[in-house]
Amino acid sequence: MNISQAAQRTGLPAKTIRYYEDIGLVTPSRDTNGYRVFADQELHKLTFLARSRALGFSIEDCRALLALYEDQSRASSDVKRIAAQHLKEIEAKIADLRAMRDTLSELVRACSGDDRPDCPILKGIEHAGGPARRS
Amino acid sequence: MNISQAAQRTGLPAKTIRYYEDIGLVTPSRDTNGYRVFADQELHKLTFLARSRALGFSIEDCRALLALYEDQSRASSDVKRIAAQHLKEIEAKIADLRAMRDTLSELVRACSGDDRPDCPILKGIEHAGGPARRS
DNA sequence: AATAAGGCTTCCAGTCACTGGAAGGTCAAG
DNA sequence: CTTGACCTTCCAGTGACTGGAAGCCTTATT
Repeated sequence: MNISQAAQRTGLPAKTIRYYEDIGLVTPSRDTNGYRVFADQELHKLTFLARSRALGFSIEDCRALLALYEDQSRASSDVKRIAAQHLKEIEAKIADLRAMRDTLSELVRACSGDDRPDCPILKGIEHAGGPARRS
Repeated sequence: MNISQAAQRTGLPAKTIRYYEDIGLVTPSRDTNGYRVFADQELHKLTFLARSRALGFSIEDCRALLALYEDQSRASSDVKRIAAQHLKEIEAKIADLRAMRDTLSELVRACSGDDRPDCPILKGIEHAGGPARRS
């Protein structure tokens, strides 16, 4: 199977698949003409990668998960640790975004959005509490 | 006022302030020794930038908002359009993250996290629905 | 046999918003 | 007069791709 088929099957752009090979996540064999050939195992890996990426795992997390996926003697605790940590980060991001949304939606609500220069949004940004600190 | 004072006042790292000058968001004057000098107006701008960045606006949005902020004859509708669009994107991100969280927390919950290799998280990634499509 | 279209290859550059670090000038205190 | 804390510029790296150029390979049509 060529790269464009693999791309279609996995939902990953061909460019991304080449990139994954570059950074050592997959190692497709090569045809005599130099074309990449994707067999079942590599296709499985790509699918696994596509799905873990869709769950928001970083590439390095994906690399670790893939290694555990392929290691029949893994401990599920190793997997769980990675996933639980990632879950924590997602929760934190959601909380950050919700705070932004709450502030922003209030400002947008208060703004008349007409031709006049008076704007509660700009005032809100100008007069917001002290410098926000990112975790 | 030197850059480190400006950094302290605005909560922005000095590196970031230099970067903001680089890309033309602020234009501090210079002392005879070449040091940047931040007067009130530039400090106001930096504060405005820090706060709009904290609300998640992109640098280019910040640039536009800053221009409107300084334009006494602006129309509040211009501001509102930018903010409403950004709000929409934040809502979308929240929805994406919540979907990830829901899936992930279920997988984490189901995983015993012990020494055995059996792992519902890996199985969940392996057997998840078709390739996720990002908007 | 020539050609055109499409797929494949590699490699380089750009994205976004910084961040780290090196090399070196400036300043205030002891 | 030296030490240490500032400040300067410039270059490179981050994460995870993405776009594009230049060129080889394959297939179909003329």
